Amino acid sequence: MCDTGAVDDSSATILHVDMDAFFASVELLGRPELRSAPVVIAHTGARSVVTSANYVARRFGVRSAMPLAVALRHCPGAVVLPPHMEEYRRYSAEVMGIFSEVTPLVEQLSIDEAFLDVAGARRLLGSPGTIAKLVRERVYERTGLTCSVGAASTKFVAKLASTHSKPDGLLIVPAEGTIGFLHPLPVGALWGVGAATEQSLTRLGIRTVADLAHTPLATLERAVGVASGRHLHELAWGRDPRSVSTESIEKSIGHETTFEIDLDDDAAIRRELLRLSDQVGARLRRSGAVARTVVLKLRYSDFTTVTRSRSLPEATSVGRRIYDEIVIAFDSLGVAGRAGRAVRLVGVRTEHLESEGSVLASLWDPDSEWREAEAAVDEVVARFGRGSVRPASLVKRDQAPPEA
DNA sequence: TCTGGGGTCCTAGGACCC
DNA sequence: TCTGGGGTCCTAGGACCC
Repeated sequence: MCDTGAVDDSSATILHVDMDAFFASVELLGRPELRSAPVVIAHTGARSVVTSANYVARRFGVRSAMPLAVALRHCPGAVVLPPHMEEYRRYSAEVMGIFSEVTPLVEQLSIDEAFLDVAGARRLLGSPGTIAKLVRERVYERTGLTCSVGAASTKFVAKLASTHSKPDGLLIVPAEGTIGFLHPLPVGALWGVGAATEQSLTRLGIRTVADLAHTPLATLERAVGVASGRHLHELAWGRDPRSVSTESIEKSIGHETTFEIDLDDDAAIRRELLRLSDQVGARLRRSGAVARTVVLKLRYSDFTTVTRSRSLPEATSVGRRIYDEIVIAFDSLGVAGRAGRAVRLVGVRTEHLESEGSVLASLWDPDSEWREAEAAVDEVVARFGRGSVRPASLVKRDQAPPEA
């Protein structure tokens, strides 16, 4: 493996492109004077965590998902900027567009990374290494942002390679170099091995990918489950049959809120559940989907988390309908379930999504009244923005609002 | 140090049907 | 009277990723 053109890269046809410190880098485009300062992207608030940090801040030990208070202890001089998701989405679309110029086989993994299958682009554009350089140049020229690229014959090795080349790098792992690249790595480097799995493996004396590769399959399956045991064993030998897939179906849509201060006021909790349900309903309608299952999530002050799900006889995208089920689930937990603990977080998620064409807003549809009302709200939101609508607007005339 | 919000995938037990 | 096996759906929880 090598980052020059001197290797035979013809087998490394899968590229993984990962933007460097994406959110922080976008913010710095407009404030170049902060480029050499430690910069952290985070909402303000006592309970906020680091969303993104530039490499200067990372040198102080600042990491994504770290509580902001901890980050500031590591790096008291950090400049904290609030996130601007719309802006990041615009840059994301621009970057994904550049990928699509190179190959139609682009699989977007998240807002700032994607797999590209460039096997079919070689005759036109050159070797994978050449294409990777081209992508990196175009991204920088058009956006001012840097990215890192890993090239390999499998997706997960390409992803590991991009991580190793960060920041602003390129690493090619040809097929015949795969084992040599993989085996010295710690198991935790593998995609899908987090803290818990790493601990289970360490207990067995498995520390490197080579250890993993030479562990009997049955032992692995006992330690981490049948599916992931098998999967990890394959990965340890560089085998990953997953192809770059351009279409993905949404499987769930949800929203959640962590309160600034833990709540034990049921009315206030219900108000938030109504707000979240409305938001989820609106998201479903926007993506033309209906959901068959709703899930309530509660996290208590001691950080224990419970979920309660309910399946609906008919799929819905009506916020009010979602809310009604959520409240039944909430009530089923009751005060006893809470055992004196206040509520830190509430979440509303919908699953088992279907295309909305399968449900007609007919005369017999018990939701039709709400459906109409919420369609009207969608219209107002589209014209005047979300801020123009308050949750309590979705209450029938003869029905008391939840806070009453 | 005190833990966000958006997701995906897996496991395991129980109900229910054939 | 004690006992099947397979399949699917539902529910709860947890690991993991960005």
